[in-house]
Parts: sequence; C-alpha cells; structure tokens
Amino acid sequence: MLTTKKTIRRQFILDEAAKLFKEKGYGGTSMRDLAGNVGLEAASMYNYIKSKDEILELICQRIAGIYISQLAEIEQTPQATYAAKVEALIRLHIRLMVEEGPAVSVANHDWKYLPEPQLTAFKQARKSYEQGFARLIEQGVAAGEFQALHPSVALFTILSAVRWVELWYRPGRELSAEELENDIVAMLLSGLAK
Amino acid sequence: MLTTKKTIRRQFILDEAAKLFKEKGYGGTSMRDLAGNVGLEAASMYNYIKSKDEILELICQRIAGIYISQLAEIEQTPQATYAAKVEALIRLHIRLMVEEGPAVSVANHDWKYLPEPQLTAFKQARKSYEQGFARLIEQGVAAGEFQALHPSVALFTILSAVRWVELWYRPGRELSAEELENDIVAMLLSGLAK
DNA sequence: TGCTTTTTCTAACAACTGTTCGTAAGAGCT
DNA sequence: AGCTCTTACGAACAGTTGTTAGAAAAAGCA
Repeated sequence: MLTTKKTIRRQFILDEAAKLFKEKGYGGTSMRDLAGNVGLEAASMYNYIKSKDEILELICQRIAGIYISQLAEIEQTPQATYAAKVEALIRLHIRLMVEEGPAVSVANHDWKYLPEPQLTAFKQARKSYEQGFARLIEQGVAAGEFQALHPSVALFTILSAVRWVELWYRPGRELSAEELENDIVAMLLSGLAK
Repeated sequence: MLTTKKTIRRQFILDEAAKLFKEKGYGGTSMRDLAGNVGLEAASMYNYIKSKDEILELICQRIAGIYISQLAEIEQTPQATYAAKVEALIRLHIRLMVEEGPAVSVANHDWKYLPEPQLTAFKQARKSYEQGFARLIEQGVAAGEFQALHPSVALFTILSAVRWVELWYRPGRELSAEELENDIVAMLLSGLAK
C-alpha cells in the first residue's frame, strides 16, 4: 500500500504549508503557524516531515515534475502545427494553476529558499524546461507560423502572463476556468488589438 | 535644501534594502544583513529610518506613486486611439522595470508584509490603478479597437507579462532595452501567431 | 582651541526561530 | 487483559530577530 495513513497525513501537512507559504511567504511562516493550521503541536509534525526545508523541497519537486512531464507529453504528441503545441502547453499551464494554485505559487516564488543541493537542481530543471519551451517557439518562428519575435521574450511573456492566474483565480468567480483559458490563449496568440 | 546629506544616506539605505529584499525577500533579510551591505552597524541605521517596516513602506509608497502618476499622465494625454494609450502605458511600465528593478520587485512581491494601516492603503491604491487601466481597455473594446476579451483578463495578462522584465533584464544582455520593449508590445498587441 | 550636535558603536533586551528529547497518551493486536 | 509500536506533547535548546540605551567618536562651528 502506497497511500498509508502516514503519507496521507503528510500530504495534508504539505498542502497546508503551501497555502501558508503562498499567503505569508516561506520565511514568514513559522512551524508553529503551520502546526496551528494542521491541528498539531509543532514538535508533532516531525513525525511526518524531516525539516521545514524538506517541506519546501517536496512541494517544489512535485510541481517541477509536473511541469516537465507536461512538456514531454506535448513534445512527443504529433500535432499539426507548432501553434497547436504552444496553445496546448499554455492550456496545461493554466489548468495546473487552477488546480494546484498554492503549490504552484510556492514553486514560483519561494524556490529561492531551497537549501543548496536542491536549489541548483531546481534551477537546472527549470532551465531545461524553459529551453524546451523556447525550442517549440523557435521552431514555430522558423516554420513561419509565428511572428519573428525573440524566442526568450515570447517565452517569458507567456510564462508570466499565465502566472497571475494563480493569484487571481477563485472558484466561483464570474469567469469560469474555461472562459479564462480561452481568453488568455486568444490574447497571447492573437493579441489584444483587432 | 531638500536633499540634505541625511536624506541622501537614507535613500542609499532604501536602495540597498530594495536589492536585498528582491534577492532574499523581506522576511529573509535581517537588519544586520542590510547594515553589512550599507557599511554600518545595524543600530546605526536607526538614525536614518524608524523601523524595518518603514523601509518597506517607503519603497512601496514611492513605486505606487509612480504607477499612479504614469496612469494619470496617459489618461489625460489626448491620443489618437486607445491602442496608442495602452501601448504607451505598457512602454512606461517596462521602462520603470528596467530603471527601478529592485524597488518594483519589492512593491510587486513584498507589499503583503506591510503593517496594517499601510497594507490597506497600498491595496487600495493598486486597485484604483488597475481599475483605471481596465477602463482604458474597456473603452478600447467598446470602440472596436480591441478583441472582445474580458477586460480583467487582458489587464492582468498585460501587467503580468510586463513583470518578468524585472526578473530577467540585466543591462548588457544581448537584447537592448528598446528591442525588449518593442517585442513585448508586439506580442501583447498583435499576438505571437502570424 | 573648546563646546555642541550629530553620527556610530557596543551591549543588551525580549521575543521568536527550527528542532530535539523524554515522556505520556493512544492504537493495534493477541 | 497486557504488551508493543506509533503518535502527540510540553519543555527546553541554541541561535536569530528587530530594536533600544548609553557611551564613544566624529563633525560642525565659535
């Protein structure tokens, strides 16, 4: 059995931690704060996690893994155009934001507090992800599907434009997740101007 | 004389603080860290600033003021089209990122650590700024200049897309500030696809 | 030069940090 | 029931936090 009672409880701690880290930052969240939200004393949590660092590490690792596997999936899916690939990747991104808001927020903002072996690993993983995404854009430009923008500019514009979703999206807002997705894709691929 | 020796030294402390806050976060930066970068003992800085909170407050206030005055300037400039207004505002944004990277970064990420009277004030200022910007977009949509996107989506896509500049731009990169500006504007207004 | 005011330092404070230890309470099993 | 193993807790640790008080040094000025 992989989902023992212990791993479930641990995941609960990680989820609560992600919410708090998002709200108050990694440094601004104390183990006693977290314990309060979890419903335990601070000391008791050490039955489930090794350290505060490890909490951050597990959250960042999980999200990085999802990002990378999503890119791999898109890369090896034979699709008509590069525009279709980029669009699909944008949509996966947005869905991840909606479904895993707090954890993604932590991976986006608090990764810099990772302790040293993991910090380098995370930065490297992110870099290789960005390079893979940039390659898709380059190929699209070379194929004449995209405007001749500098690939890095297009890449970071997309990545950043998608990031605010995690800050903004609340289930039950006037805008559905689907409409949101369509509008962002339209904006990024076709632009605001008519 | 407004720029006394004391205010110059204080501004230097604020600038160093912005760099450190950007790098390690507000909570991750201690007064002793800051003092080290400034070249003083921690206690000595209290001749120039009242508290660590005040440092954050002054940085955020200054940037918020710039944002608001930039919007006001664009709003009352009679310009041909809404597209031209939005483009001008985007360009001002990007220039601010390039010129005041660290301070803008702090105002974007660490504002949530502001103590309470200022926190509400900052949030309100930002909200009114966003509403002003959104109005420009709405009017552009109404005038038929823009695609019929939800104004909030267009707004936050623009604001976020512009934000990464502060994380990415280094003077002396292969891309000049001007090229950067043109590519981002092209991407946001015309889209990536051809 | 001496006097005053400003600037800087050292030392210390109380509060808080992540984490460990020993023990008590609980769960599961026979 | 008694025994074992896991989980939870209170207390305490060493270190760090922002900040203050008082003395020392520096600067400005007569």
